[in-house]
Amino acid sequence: MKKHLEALLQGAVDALKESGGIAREIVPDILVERTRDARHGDFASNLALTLAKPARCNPRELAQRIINALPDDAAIERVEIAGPGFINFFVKLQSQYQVIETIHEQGHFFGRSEIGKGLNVQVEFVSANPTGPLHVGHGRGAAYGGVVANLLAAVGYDVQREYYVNDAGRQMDILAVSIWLRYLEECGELLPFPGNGYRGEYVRDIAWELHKEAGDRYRCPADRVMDGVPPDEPQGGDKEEHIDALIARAGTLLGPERYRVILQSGRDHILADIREDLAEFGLHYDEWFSERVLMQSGAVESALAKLRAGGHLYEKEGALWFASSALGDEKDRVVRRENGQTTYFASDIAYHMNKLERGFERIIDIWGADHHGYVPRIKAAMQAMGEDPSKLEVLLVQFAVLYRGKEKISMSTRAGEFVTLRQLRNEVGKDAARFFYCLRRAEQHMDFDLKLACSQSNDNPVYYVQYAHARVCSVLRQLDEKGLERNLTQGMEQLERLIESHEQALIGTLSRYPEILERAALQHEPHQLTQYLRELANDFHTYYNAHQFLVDDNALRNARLNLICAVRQVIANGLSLLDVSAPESM
RNA sequence: CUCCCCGUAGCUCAGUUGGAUAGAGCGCAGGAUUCCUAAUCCUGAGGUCAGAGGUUCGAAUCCUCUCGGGGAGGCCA
Repeated sequence: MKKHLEALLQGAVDALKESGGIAREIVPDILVERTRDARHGDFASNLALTLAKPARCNPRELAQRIINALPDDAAIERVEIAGPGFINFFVKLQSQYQVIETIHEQGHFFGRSEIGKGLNVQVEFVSANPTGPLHVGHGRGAAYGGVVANLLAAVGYDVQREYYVNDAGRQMDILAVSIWLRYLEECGELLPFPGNGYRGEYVRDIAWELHKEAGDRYRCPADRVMDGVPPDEPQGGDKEEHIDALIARAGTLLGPERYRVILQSGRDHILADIREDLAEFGLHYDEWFSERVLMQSGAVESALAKLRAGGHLYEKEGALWFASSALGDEKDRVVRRENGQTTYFASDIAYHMNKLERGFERIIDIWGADHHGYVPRIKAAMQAMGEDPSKLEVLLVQFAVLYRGKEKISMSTRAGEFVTLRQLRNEVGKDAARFFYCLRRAEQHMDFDLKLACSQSNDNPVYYVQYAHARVCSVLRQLDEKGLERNLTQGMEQLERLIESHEQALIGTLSRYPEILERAALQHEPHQLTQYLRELANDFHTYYNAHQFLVDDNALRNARLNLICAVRQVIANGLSLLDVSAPESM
């Protein structure tokens, strides 16, 4: 309807240009939007206001001329000029009822579109290091990314969901050492645990299992482990030097083979846990992409070779630098350290090249907001490689600050004190957690009150929406119990019986759904969908309280049932995009 | 010091990409069920849209500055 009206206005403008009413050079930006106030009709355009200045004409007068040039249209009841020069459209009730039939016909597909034209898009999200379980901070990125991917798929993009596994690099070594040291404790060795190690309980669990399976195969005496290792921070040393020495010691005492087994087992354990966690949270990835596999394929080296060939690399102070500052970054970045190891950034360059080589026409990375400084350098790298940086879109998700009531909860992965995503799911349930995360814009800092979310009270808006769905189901059950018939065809024929203001409002809200979906998808804003669903549920609950659906009048009853079934369908469609269940009873 | 995000009702947040009298939930004060689920609904109080300028027919929205909160600025990831 919106686009239809825009086309009508375009026609009117063209006609005015023909007749010399306005100058031909003027190219107006024709925009029709829904009104906030029913008294302003159903749709409004500010065309006359924006056109007034270039056309050198009084806006109200111009509006009148535009209206005069508008062709007759079957869907339009009347057109008015209001305020400073708005053109308000009143749509005939008859054509508004149409949406109920459309929803019934299209069912699960109602609201979907093909705007994406099958464009290949990759959405990469969560991608937490496999060094520990996911915490509630990851939960937000997980819910957000999953819904963004669903939304894009719903409007016609060909979407691939990917998790990048950072399983190369020092963090994995720290994990391996942490496991090994806990394992040695299992064996009965007495040694201090490094301040910089992973102290979480899950490390002990992995160590315990390793000991159970392998016995003393990886055991070394404590004094040989600690011999000559520089002191840890509490003892006046440097915690980084301390743990690096322990990593080196583990390598020499265990040998590369046994060391690799421990590292691999830690990685596999934690990754399996993350996969299960995300699956239970409703997320299913198409690809789990390993950084280590990428490195072994030689992709990092060839990416560096390509940069070097383009003249973007130089040596300084023993390290290899990428001249990113010439391409919009704040400063140049190291890609190969003095010790010969490539940096995480080097892997990331290769990774993004790999994405493009796989044929994705658009790449969406969803990162924590603390990585925002990282965006210019990765775009610089793409440009240096001769790629179009605008193919990459980075969406930043702000952290959620956790509260339990008034008390702020601090989070530290190393200390293992964080609240895990799994704990959250167990306490509040998947549906509530997902809905809660998607209630706010991603760039918005979010206060996440666990006490509130855990309370399972009415405060949680997910129940409000789900209840509307369950209520429709309940009405249909009552229909059976009362032995009443439902005649779908009669209901469709009698839709003009829906004359109550509550019904009009509900129909209007239903017809907005496709627009909401499009906006939410293109702007990557799931909260528009959750916000809409609350409105729809509100309209429905209000209607429910004001009118009886199961009335004796067959025609009216069938018309109302068709309306509320349309509501149920749209709620189910919206919730399914959020990966939130739509229960038939509560 | 530089850059990014943010500042809207007591609290948590929306605000249709510059539109008409700024909204919702929670909380607070009242009220609604002989009737399809009261996990619901209705009414009310509550605002200098952080502040000051500017852009124009029109600003919570765009520009500049100030104040305040959070984050980033590693040969960590």
